Amino acid sequence: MDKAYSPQEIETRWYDTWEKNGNFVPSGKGDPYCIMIPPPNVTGTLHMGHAFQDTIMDALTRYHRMLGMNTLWQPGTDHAGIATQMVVERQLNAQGLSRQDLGREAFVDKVWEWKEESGDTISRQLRRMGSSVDWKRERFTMDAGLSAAVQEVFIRLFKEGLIYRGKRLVNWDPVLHTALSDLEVLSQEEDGHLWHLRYPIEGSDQTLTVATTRPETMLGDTAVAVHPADERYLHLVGKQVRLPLCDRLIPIVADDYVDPEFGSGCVKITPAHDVNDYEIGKRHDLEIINILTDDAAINDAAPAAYRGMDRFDARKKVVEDLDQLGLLERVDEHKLMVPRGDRSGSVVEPYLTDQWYVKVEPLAKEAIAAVETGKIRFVPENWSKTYYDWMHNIQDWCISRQLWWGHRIPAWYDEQGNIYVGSSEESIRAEHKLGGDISLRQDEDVLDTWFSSALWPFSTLGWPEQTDALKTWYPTSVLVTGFDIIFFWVARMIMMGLKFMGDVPFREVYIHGLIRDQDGQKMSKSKGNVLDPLDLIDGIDLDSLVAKRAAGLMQPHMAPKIEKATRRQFPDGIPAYGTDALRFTFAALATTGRDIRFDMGRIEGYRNFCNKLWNAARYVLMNTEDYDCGAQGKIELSLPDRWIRARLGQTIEEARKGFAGYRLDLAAQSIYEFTWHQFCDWYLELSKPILQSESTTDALRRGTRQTLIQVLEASLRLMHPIMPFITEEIWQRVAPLAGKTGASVMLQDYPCSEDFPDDADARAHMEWVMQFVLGIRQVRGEMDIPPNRQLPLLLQDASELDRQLWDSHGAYLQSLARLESVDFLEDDAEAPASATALLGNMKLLVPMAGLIDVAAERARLEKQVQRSEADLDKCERKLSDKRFVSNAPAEVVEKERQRTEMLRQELRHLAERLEKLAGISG
RNA sequence: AGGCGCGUAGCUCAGUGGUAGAGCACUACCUUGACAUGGUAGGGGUCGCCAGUUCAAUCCUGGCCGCGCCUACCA
Repeated sequence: MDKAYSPQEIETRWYDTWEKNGNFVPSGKGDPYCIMIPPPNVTGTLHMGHAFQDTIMDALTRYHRMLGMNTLWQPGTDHAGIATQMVVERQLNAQGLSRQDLGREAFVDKVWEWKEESGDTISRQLRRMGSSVDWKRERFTMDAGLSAAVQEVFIRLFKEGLIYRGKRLVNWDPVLHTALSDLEVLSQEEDGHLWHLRYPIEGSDQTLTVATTRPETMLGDTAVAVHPADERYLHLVGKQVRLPLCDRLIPIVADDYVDPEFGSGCVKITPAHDVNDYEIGKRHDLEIINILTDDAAINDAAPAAYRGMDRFDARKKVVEDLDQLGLLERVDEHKLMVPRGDRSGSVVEPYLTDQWYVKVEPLAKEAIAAVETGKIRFVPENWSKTYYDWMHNIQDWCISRQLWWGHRIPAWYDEQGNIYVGSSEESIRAEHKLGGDISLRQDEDVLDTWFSSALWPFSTLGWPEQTDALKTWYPTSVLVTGFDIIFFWVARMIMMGLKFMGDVPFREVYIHGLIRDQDGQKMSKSKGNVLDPLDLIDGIDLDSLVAKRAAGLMQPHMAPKIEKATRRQFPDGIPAYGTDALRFTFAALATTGRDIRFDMGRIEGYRNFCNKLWNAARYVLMNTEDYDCGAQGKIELSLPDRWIRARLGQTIEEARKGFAGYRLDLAAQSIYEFTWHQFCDWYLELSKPILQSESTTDALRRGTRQTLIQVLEASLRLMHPIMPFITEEIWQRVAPLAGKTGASVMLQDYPCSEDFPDDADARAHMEWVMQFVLGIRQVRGEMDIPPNRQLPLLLQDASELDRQLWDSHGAYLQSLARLESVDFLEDDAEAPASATALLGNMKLLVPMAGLIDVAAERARLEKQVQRSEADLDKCERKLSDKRFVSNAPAEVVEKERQRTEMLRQELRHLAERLEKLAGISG
């Protein structure tokens, strides 16, 4: 093995081998386990959120595969309607073309081209992350099978009356010219104004004052509303006002909706351009006057003066004109929530159009019950509350989009406007016996992207065909996703799954946090703080990183600022950390909290961990290859052998518990702690004297060699789900020595704690050994005695057990603590001036002659006295409290007593040593 | 407005009704035959604040402060 760990070389090699060997394909044996990848945008690229999510899914997949389950991780991509169409449109715009110039068919062809061109970026990146998905089953939401599923679902829902076409207010994006679902609209608080307008009361010289944040909509007002109990206005209800600028008479109505406390207590009602007003309009049978075009310009329903003006220009003009007429009472500064399209960023207008809707309430009912009855479990549990809140208030889902890229709605109209829904024009003609004389035209719209995503858990498995895959893996095991798409996706999959499969689409939903930058900022292109997971894996030099972050900014003036921040944070660019280090970092950060700050310090630490593992393996191989590891002769296990095996068993338990409870962070932590601080720091060091000393028996040597190789081999399996590449690379060398055969570690069994049972004696005795060594090291460290300086050591007040332990384990202790000589002193013998460490009652005395600074030793002991006294004080206070003694459990009290005794003894010893020192210096 | 989450070492985060932890950063010493991407030792925290429950609270309860997020039709 090379001296240094170099991830690139390893990682590129193994993935191809795995894929070629079909290692990602479900085994066909064991209980089914299945994860559906949340399909990324087909033309997108992998960002940190994906990389994080993919790490979790791959770790779970590999873990369950190693448990012997019939494991499928289903890959695929989403056509991402609006997003993809926008990208291609922008490309066209750059050539001075619009999609209308091309026409629908040519444009859609163009999008397919773009999809082919860029569509495998994501899969390449997934491969680089080590994702063990079954590529043979890769699906795309617009491929033939999934499109058929979409059509089938649409038709069935329509026939059941759960899909209908309706004219109502939708969220209209005037830039994209399409309707949006409520979820695709993001409301943000923005600074605006509240205009107070006066409307003259007909038959009176009085006016009514109404307040509005969108004065231009007054052109479409068809009433003014007041609260029915508002005495100020009660006498006016039933009368009319003369709408300024339009010169129309509109009624004054009373409606509970009005809050008499707000503004003037009078509300102008524009049923065509406000959802509340729309409802009021329905209640009072008001006229609905739409004053906007598709572009949100003023249309011909408005007075001529405003026609053709953009809505914001019209706003200015309306206000000016009202002011001129003396009808503008005042203008207040006002913060308001402005709804914007999540893709275009333009202000969305409530707009009256014909759209297709899914009637969700009946579907939602079942979906709520599925979570309430525990058929689906959210992890962490509290997300179910978010889910309920939304599901209980769910509105019908607008599924039609005025786009070209997507699943065309399978509905046809005849000239009378009758609607026919079916899989094709032919089938409709046949079904409804429509002759050739009747012309049909298909609905121009496509379906919301999330409509097809909602079918993902069964459409990818072949539905509506009753395939084996469907029978095997539906319901899937777990959905791994971010909280941001609980409503968009999770809830809708649950509804559709229950409806069409008669069962939940997944048994658990693991909701993970969002990856943020080191300052807690959301990573975004415009902030220039994006990290590309591949740059963390393969590294990137500073100039390339700066160029990447500054490229294609919406606001180019931010570039210098971004460059400066980037140069400050990464003065040397980003080194290549490798996939395993990145994955381990994600695993370690995968805590239950909501967001995750990505800390470069962590990935560096875990890269070092990989290097540590690499070198530990080198050491193990160096000492096992070409040696007898127990195959030929008798073996005997030393104390460290027994101890490390027991510790491994514990670690296996912890890792399994971590995976089972979606606590990859705890699994990673246990693995890290074990590998570095038990296996490397202690066990490998202890193995050296055993293997090197001439006095060890061959049986012991064989025992240690066998333990080295077996523990390493099992550890590799233990961490493989998180770090697939490095473990595979090492395992290939290690496995044969451990008596394991197999083509890949990924197809091995996950380690069992039964193979490494607990050994309480070994743990207790090792504790003694470790405390012994730590005591000496502490003296050495605090006295600044160089590590290579061999120390003489005297032992006093040793118990029978101490002597026994020394006899058995002294040899490697001597080496580990770097002792030159060790001698027992009689309990009553006069010890020379020494630095002292305590091990229970036994004193470890390092004679001071020429070694130790008396003042330093005194300072060291005094520090210990201080600590122990503080502890003792706490203990004594507790024990002297009668309530504690009588109320606390007996074992807690007893423990406290023992601790007190121990501390007292320690303090006596320390005092003794200090006295001795006083004798010397005095 | 409602809901949720967070506040623990300088930073990023675990954790527990009974002795507060890790990584990074910091200090000192050390290139010892796996590893300087390393080793050894060390410093550093009234666990956001205030009450309550308890023999005992960083942990449970309530309130407050600060931060973040989600949902919502106040013109």
